[in-house]
Amino acid sequence: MILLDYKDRRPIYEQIVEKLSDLMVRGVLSENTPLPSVRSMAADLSINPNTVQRAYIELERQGYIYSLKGKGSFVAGMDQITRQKQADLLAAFDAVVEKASAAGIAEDALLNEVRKLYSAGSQQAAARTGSYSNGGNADDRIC
Amino acid sequence: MILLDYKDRRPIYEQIVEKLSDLMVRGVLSENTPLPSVRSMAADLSINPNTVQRAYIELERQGYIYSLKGKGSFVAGMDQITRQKQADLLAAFDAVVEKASAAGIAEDALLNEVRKLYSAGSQQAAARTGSYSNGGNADDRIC
DNA sequence: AATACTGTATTAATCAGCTTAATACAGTTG
DNA sequence: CAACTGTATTAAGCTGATTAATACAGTATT
Repeated sequence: MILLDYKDRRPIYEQIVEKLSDLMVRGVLSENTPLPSVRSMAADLSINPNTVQRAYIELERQGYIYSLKGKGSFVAGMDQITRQKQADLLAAFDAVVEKASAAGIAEDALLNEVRKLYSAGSQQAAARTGSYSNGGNADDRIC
Repeated sequence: MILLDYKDRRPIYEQIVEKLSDLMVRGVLSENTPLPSVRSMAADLSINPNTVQRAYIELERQGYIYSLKGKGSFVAGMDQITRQKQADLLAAFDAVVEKASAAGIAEDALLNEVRKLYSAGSQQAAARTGSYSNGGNADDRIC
């Protein structure tokens, strides 16, 4: 389901949080979809179950999933997920823009950079449209 | 000269690198200005000289300062510094924009965010203009 | 020459956070 | 009952950051 990057300096549990939340926001994981169990994902990634659980605790704390004892962990509501992710990213965006401004980068340079990246990504995004979203049905595992 | 943030999860030496390079790019530290010695900055921040030295090594590796044995460490050329900092920030900017795009944030939202932040910062920037830049004279310490 | 600064290097110890390991308990499902 | 699930706990190990102590070499001042 996901791939760990051991060159990444961040802890494993943080990588899991980021990659899983990315899958949700991109529609690969839809609302109420069951995530792999703590133990099976640990086996898949060849890491300790405790590390996966730590990631799941964090995902639940941030509102990306909900867990039911004995049943499993599931993708939370897409509206909540989208709100959370966009808020996080907008905060990060603001921080970078502030620094860029302080470093003397012109407003137009950033504006054009945004336009360039969005036009570059639009073809792929258009080609992808419609391939996601199974309707929020929760009864089939992905992994 | 700078203040450490112990809530910051990044290592101290990285904070020093970022804060000093920020001072340079904002014009607070101008070309050829001598930095505090490894030992005095360590005393100021109540940390170990080795940690400061590690930051200085990194600053030199990235082109922000140059060090002369027996003499001290000095702010490098402003053109080099500006180039380095802006390249770093533009890379960080691109990364965030990519994620924002993938998370479904609209292009216009980012464009307006940039405009908002730049118009908000312009008054202060205007009020500040001219108070910096002592001409690159290297013969007076700042701290 | 002596003193007091500078940067630089090295080695060892300590500390904190992340990860692993082993085990246990509780709830769900078939 | 058996085999799953999430959850909790305790101890050990590992790694990177930091500290500590010391040393050497170059510069500047007196």
